[in-house]
Amino acid sequence: MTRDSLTITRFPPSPTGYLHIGRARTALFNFLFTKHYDGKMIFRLEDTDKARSKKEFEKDIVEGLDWLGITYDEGPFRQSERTKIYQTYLRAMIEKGSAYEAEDSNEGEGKVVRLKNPNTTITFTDLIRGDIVFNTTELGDFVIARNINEPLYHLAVVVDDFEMEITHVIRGEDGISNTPRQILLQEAIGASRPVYAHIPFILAPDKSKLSGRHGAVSLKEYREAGYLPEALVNYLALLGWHPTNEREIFSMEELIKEFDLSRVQKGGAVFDEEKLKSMNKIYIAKLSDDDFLRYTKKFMPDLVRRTSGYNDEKLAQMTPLIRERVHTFGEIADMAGELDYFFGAPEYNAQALVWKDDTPGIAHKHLEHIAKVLEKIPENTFTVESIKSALWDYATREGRGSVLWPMRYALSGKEKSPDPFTLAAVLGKTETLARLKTALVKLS
RNA sequence: GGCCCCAUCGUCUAACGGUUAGGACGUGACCUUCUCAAGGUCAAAAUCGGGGUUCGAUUCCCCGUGGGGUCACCA
Repeated sequence: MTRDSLTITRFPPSPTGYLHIGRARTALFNFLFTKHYDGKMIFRLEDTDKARSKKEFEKDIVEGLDWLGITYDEGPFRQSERTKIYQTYLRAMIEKGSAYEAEDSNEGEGKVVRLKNPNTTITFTDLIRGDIVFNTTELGDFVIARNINEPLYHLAVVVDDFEMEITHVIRGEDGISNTPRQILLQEAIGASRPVYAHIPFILAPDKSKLSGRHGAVSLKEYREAGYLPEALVNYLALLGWHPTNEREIFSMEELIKEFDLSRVQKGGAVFDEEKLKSMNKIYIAKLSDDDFLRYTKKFMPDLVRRTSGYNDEKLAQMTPLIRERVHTFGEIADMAGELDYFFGAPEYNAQALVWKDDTPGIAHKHLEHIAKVLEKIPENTFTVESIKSALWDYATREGRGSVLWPMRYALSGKEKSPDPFTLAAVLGKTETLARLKTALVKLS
């Protein structure tokens, strides 16, 4: 693509449903391709079906693109506001004899407009699949408008693509079968033919078409589940496309630089939420502490409420523990129960404090020692490092499990938790000693 | 059913006719401060079947099989 031939693409959803994963990826591929060639992308709403088109869906699509960071250079245009343009073309076609009105409207009023099919064989080149040949005879004189005032999909698309000087049509593979019809229309109105690229579908785990019964399909659901837009963009880009090397983590800018339609896969790709999650985790790890804290507060209002007794410093100490344990922010909400020990002394059975084959007496002895040692650490240096160095040699000498398990259990009341030094530091000296004391009482 | 598209580990994919068929997710094992998480190391795991072409096919061609799309006065 040279500079003198500006690349112009379009993203033309019909506002008849929420923006779903598949359409979002189509938008992304269009965007990446367009920006790669320094072209422009047009956003067009195909709302000629008045009965099914809704403002609510339009809003969702706009918000979804914005969230992902996909921008467009022109639009949104609405086909419902362009009927005059279609009428002009329709009249011209009828005048020229390449279309005609027919009396067989099944909705009573008016006459439908049909294309006069020249019954030719059409060959078009698909950037991803190569040459595709169709015999258009079987298409017949298909209907292109409900009446002279109401164009149907194919006509509107062809006229718009022509008027908007679209150079590349990048769409889902269901568009393949539509292409010969649209080419016939292009030839009838004297429009030039854009370059086509049909990208494969995103499939459900059972290889069937991705739909609501397979779980989340709308972009909005992923946003609400606590996925980061950068992760979704990265994952979606790799679903059906792959760079020349084995790298997998890309920012939008890097994707634009690398993206190439010739490296788009031909076969459908199964949407794997596990892989998305692992990618999201990578992006969560990249977040700054402040951003992470912000997301945590947003997705875990409950935590914020319960930490009212804590200062931000304590909350900041807890966030790394949360960060390394979640793949999405939605999971943070599920973690609330696991973090109970941060908000109040745990309930547990004394026997649980005892490590493996130890006796309660041994556990008591260790806890007593731990309490004595921690007592000596000043409040203002009660950190993970100082706690650990004060106890480490003792634990190693006496057996780490034998010492650390009772300590950790006394502080958390759970079989699984972060390490005891971290727990102690987050809880603070006073609370830590109180819990150790409670454990000692239980054991005696 | 007609027409069209597609086919490498479970999944996403790499390999412009010659590789021990590579990577990632997931899975399993082991290591790393008791548990968990994180991290590290290792392992198992694929060219749909059959014919060609070729010295040599994942790669090119044909047939079959399987999957998908489309055949609206929806988009």
